[in-house]
Amino acid sequence: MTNQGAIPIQYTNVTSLRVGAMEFDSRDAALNSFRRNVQRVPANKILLHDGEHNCKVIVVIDGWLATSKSSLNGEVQLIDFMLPGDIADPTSADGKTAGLNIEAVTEALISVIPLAVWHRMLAESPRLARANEHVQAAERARLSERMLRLGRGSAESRIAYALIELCLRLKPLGLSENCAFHLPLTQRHIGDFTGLTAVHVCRTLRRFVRNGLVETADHMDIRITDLGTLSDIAGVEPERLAAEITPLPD
Amino acid sequence: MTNQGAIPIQYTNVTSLRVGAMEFDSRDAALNSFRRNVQRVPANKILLHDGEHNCKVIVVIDGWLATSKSSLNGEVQLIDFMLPGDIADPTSADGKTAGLNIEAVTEALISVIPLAVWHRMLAESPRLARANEHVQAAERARLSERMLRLGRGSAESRIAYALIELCLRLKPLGLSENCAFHLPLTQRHIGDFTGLTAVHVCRTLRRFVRNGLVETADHMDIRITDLGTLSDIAGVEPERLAAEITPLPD
DNA sequence: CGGGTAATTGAGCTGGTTCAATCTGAGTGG
DNA sequence: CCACTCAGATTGAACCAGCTCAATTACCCG
Repeated sequence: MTNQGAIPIQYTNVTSLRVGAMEFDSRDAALNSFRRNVQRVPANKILLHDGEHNCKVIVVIDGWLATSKSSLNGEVQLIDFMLPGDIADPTSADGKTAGLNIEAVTEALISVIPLAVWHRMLAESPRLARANEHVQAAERARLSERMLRLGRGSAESRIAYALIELCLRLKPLGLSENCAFHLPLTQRHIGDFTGLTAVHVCRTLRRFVRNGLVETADHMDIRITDLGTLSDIAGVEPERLAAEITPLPD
Repeated sequence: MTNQGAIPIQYTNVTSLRVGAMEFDSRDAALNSFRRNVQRVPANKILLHDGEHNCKVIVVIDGWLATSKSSLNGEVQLIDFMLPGDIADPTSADGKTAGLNIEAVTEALISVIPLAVWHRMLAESPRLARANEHVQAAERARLSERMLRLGRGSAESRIAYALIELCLRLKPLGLSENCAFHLPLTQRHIGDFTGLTAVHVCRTLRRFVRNGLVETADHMDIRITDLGTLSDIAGVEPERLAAEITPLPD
């Protein structure tokens, strides 16, 4: 929960940038706008507060962000994780106020685009607009999947789903090989993501391990060893889910 | 759960149509596209199934729709209600597959736009594109609010929030006067919306009535009699919430 | 070695579920 | 007009999944 300042970096470091599954390099005018707004931010930094007025769109280049809401009594619900290529757009209906918090889960490299600039970029690059649409559609699909489990699923089904979702999302980023991946998360994060207490996340995860569904190492290196059973518990077909929640190449 | 065919109507009946808070009339070319695709559908008709391939965007002209997901064992989660002026866009990341069900809650008048046509309409009418953005932003804001309560809120807070949300959304449609409004819903709907059982919805609603927070008549005419307390329970400031979840006029 | 954060495990509690019975009101057919 | 049906609402009683509280352990970092 530290909240130090962002460290501006040499933006020239960024020679290409991914939005969804599309790569934007020096041939795209958009890249310059992205580069002008690149920042490196430390883990746990809160980038935007729910209700804040200066709304910006944040494109993740590297690292993990999360969007979240919190209740008056301090309980947190993670709405979505934002991985490289994802776009955190906090804008709510009035077009000014942020409808959620955006925070860096890990140290991250991001591009923070003022809303006006973002709209111009979308208008000028149909390719970017298309990429944006895919990314937004993927997010919508994830949200409804998760909402179903939040409202109707057991703890097992919520956690199984979360593991599978993250596994599938990390795969196209080259961060998940053969159902093995690293989550830079605490059990509290997973609890805040699934609407459970950290204690119950722990119990459920242990049970998965005991039953041979997953293996864990080093406190968050996960390997799904029985995807069949796990996806039954999650109530999901992995192939179909991947198509629905992962932006495809153009 | 009836599933009869849609009844095509004289589309010439529709002389203007609202998207979000913006009115589209004969001066807008978009109106013709809307009119060409108008349908009247009966209550409980399922308009689109999760996973279906022929994706269409549905604009609500009159009546209530709902988007939903259901689990293998038949449990339903309502993702969002779509009221007049709302746009149900079921598209998931692959751009083809529907990521949720769309069903008519009441008899409804809708315009069903093929995805390709919709994209053309957006490209040709910047005003429509802007309206669409506001409507989408409003929906996103609602989803995160609800997700917070689904994951972290008590039954009381979920139901209080649902009542306030619907009250606020109905107001600009002229369907909510002075915190009194009609919900064309069963307690089961509210349960599916809030992730609770119908039985518990009933108990909680009765408790609200006993405590003088709301009055009910005729099985779903609601009047919020103590908005202060109810919004405390919901964990919400009504004015701010209205700005975030209700599309504003241009 | 000390201190702090995260994970783990146990024990008991509780909010919401489940199951079941009753009640209500709007058809519907005779 | 009444009898019958059917969907929804209401209420009671028992149960249980996940929570809370609390103690212990593991691990990292200075």
